[in-house]
Amino acid sequence: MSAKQPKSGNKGKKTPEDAPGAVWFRAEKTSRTGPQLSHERIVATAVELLDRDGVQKLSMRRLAERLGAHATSLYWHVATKDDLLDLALDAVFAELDLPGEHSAAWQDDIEAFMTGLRSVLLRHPWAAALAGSRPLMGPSALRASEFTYTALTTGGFEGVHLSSAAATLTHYVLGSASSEAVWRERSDEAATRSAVDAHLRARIDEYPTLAGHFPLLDEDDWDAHFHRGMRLLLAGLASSEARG
Amino acid sequence: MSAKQPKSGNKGKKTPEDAPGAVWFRAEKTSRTGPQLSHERIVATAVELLDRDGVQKLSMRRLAERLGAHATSLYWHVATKDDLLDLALDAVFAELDLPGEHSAAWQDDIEAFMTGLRSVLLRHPWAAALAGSRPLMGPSALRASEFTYTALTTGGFEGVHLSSAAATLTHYVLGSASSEAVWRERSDEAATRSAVDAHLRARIDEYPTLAGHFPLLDEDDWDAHFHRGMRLLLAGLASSEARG
DNA sequence: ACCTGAACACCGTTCAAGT
DNA sequence: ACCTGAACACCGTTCAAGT
Repeated sequence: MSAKQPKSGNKGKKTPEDAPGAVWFRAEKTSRTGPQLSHERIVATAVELLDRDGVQKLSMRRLAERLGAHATSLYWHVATKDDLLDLALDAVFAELDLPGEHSAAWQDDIEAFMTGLRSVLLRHPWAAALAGSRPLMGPSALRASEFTYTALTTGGFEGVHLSSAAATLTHYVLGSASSEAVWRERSDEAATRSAVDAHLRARIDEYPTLAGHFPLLDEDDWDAHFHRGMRLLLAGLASSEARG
Repeated sequence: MSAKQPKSGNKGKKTPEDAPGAVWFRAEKTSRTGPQLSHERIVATAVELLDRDGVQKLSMRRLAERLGAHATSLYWHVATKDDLLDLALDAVFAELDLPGEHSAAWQDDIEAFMTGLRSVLLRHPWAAALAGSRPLMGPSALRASEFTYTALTTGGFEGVHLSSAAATLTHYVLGSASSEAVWRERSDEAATRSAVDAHLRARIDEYPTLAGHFPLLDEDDWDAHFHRGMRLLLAGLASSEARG
């Protein structure tokens, strides 16, 4: 059905470009529907669509349409949709701006990593949940890991304690960013929150401690919430026990 | 096409139950293809399928087939597939076995929560990633939160520090379980790991610290890895700074 | 009250064919 | 080398109709 009404195609239309002599005025080889497909353009557009509509709405067909191409053409450039998601995710990590040189206090580097990663993840609300569900092995993710490993090494972490500390920090950033993103994505955060709050208060026998403590009724608290968790982690890192 | 070859249906087949007089031997009103649908049976079967085939493979049609019903029938019991996933997830949290009474040392309760949650999540490898990507507001998840909030209150946490500490612990368990599950799901974990290791070593200029520290080449290290992160968090909780 | 059947508007991916 | 077109085997969900 939808194939019968060409939306962005150009077959069958008589355009000035078809007129005799038009060869001379036509652009050389480049496709008429925009720039050619390329690995980079596909990934960049995927990120754009993911930002706008979320991960559930991204399809190869919608992506292709936006690129002025057919869905099947994408498969010349990327193997699967899953690969594309990995590429889009690493593109987000590529936005992470880490200090060029390591600072005197290694804790400052850890803070820079954590707050920096959090803010790129919040710029792309689909990214944190995705990052939590697959290995992060892209070059930009590895670059970020390298930075963290170096800072922690300066802090005295070695061997297995090094990887455990790094993983713990990363899990915290991904987890808190994901949870923040998912709450903020719903337009009615405040309404949902007070509904949950009411629900808990109505069952105060079951949830005596939880009711009344349901977090973050104020929107601006997200930032402070993140920083409190980060301080807890930094305090944990400071403890010699963590180093073995 | 697929509708023309009845796979598990029973229309058109002559069975002994169709024979004259068979009325008397037939079960009363119950459907022929198994017990009737119910909220509980749908959720339990969904968990079963998720355990076996993962979240990507779960569809309303496959689930219905396994229940001996049609996909559309499920919609009388659950509103959407998304709701069903929330229900399945809370069913996993329901398996979490928490101490009946709180122990003398609140840290032991925190440990019990963390290790307990980790093990139910690893029993259902799809669960951790899902839990990280949506609010956990089911009754069993709330029960677990109540337990943690109570333990932390005993530990001296109050107000915003209480929710921040609780969230930090939860993010760690979900993140580490998710990452462990995703690595273990691939049949060739060892092979993948040494491929990554080789990749890093080949780029030792870019990743001087990371190369050679790529974690967990031994499978049994997952457990110790988790416990090291947990100790780091407990050390963080112990620091007075975390309480305000 | 509970379930079916048909239908709608989609999916990811393969592959021969075009340029 | 890069892209199209047709096709395959699926999806979630709605809704009128059956019992």
